[in-house]
Amino acid sequence: MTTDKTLDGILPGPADRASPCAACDVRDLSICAVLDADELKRMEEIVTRLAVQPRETIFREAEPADYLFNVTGGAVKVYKLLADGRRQITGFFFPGDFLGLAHLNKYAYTAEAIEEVRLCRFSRRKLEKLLELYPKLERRLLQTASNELASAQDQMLLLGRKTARERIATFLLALSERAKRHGRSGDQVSLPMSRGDIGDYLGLTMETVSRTFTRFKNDGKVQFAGARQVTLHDRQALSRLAGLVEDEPVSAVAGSF
Amino acid sequence: MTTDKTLDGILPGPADRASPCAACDVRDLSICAVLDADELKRMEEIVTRLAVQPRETIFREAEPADYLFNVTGGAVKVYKLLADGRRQITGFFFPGDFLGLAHLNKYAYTAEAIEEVRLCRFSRRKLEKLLELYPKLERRLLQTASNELASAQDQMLLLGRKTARERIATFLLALSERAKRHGRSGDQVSLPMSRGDIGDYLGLTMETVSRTFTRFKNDGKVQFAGARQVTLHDRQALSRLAGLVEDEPVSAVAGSF
DNA sequence: GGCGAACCATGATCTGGGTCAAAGACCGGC
DNA sequence: GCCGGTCTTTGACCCAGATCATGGTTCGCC
Repeated sequence: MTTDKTLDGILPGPADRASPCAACDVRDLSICAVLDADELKRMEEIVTRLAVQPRETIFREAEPADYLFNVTGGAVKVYKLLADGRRQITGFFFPGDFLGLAHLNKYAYTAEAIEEVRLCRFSRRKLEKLLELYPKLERRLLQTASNELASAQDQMLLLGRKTARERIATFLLALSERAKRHGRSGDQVSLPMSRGDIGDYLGLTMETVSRTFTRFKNDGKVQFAGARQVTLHDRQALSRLAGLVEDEPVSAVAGSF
Repeated sequence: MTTDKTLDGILPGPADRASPCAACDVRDLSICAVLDADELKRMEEIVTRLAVQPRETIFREAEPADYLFNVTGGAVKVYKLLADGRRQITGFFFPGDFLGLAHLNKYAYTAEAIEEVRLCRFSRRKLEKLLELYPKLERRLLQTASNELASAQDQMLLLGRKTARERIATFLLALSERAKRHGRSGDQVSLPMSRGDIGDYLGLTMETVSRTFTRFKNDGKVQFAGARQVTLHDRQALSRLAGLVEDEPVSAVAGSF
């Protein structure tokens, strides 16, 4: 399921002496941000670092949820299936995101690597112990869950009531906001996922996704460099389409329960 | 916004000497279930009991989220709006449910009473103090958020990928499961919300909801006693339609992060 | 640098559910 | 117990986006 081989010097094996957490470049975005140096060390003792190849499964829906993950590199899609194969992607996870919130100790969805993915893996049992020790970690987890809940609700509005064009505009802006939060420009957005994945996320077919992109291109709203690199040229128009109150972030990171 | 008048003897005012919490008939279903008698008393000190009339707003999207609520009676709908009035109901809340999880200290949605509703209201500030005192309360809140998240994901699957008939079947079964959890039979389900509300919850129009009910009636799957009381006659057929693995609960209450 | 396998774009056609319109059913108030 | 308003049902028609079909593009691999 996962390969544990060394990965370009950043992944030296299950445990490392040089405190990779301290040097982690997504720490400030992750749940680890609330921990001080000592606490980080305790965290490090229970973590395993993994690499997962594209199209490999990280965990499957309904499996016992024994592990939790922090994404440190690459992109992950998580989805639910119907019996006949219809698929709904409920989220994309990127570096800094926390993965594995569960229900009745079963994973609620399948998680699969899109690109090569790097992960910090925690045993649920051990992490729970740490939660008792560090209430602020639990607080942070509640915050994470609340944020996820808020964006799930935004997504319900999108899936239940928005048109195809509005969905695509919302999607592009959300990716752009994320890029901004990660210190990138926000006008250049990369789409690591396929048209089919975007469709399965937005409740559309890949044909409709493709046609809508073409239309945005013809309208001068966006420009493509290859299928997976977009430049947003008319943010205003996209924001208006997305139904936002001007340039407000689509889903910021902060807040509480 | 709310009336605070006495309500059939169960609502004797903001504070009561006879420990209404101890006698609360939805306590075991609510976040209060994790508290012992002493702790319940501390909780009681910070609670205000309210009654809200049908069609009245409890709070509005984007307002400062100063309060949290426990529903003790009646039914609440929560929704988000688009600029042109399109509406997505993201959930219905019933006795025992916890209301007011927020994001960036703003409510993420508007909450409105469907029937006459009774609420326990907590100031966020005071409840946060209590959370520090009782970590198990915080744990319970995380559990609540995780459960909400899991059903939000189920709802995304529904909104993104299910047909109208599948949506309605899923909805009826979810209400039925809830009735069971509250000790009722599960074959008799009452629908306190209008056809329009059901549509706004399932991403359909009220006409489609109505037609689909009629079809289920003609197929012998259900029977109506008035527009708002249904009997489920063919659970099996409904479950198959909903895409469930036979008679499994649609969304149980338990589990953790 | 040619070949195969995904992935992507685009055209033609179809359809589930939306929209518009008009009766019923129900209920609370006087 | 009748009246007015709201909610629900049903019918006729329409359309956004699905489905089906085809060809183009990209890119890794031998």
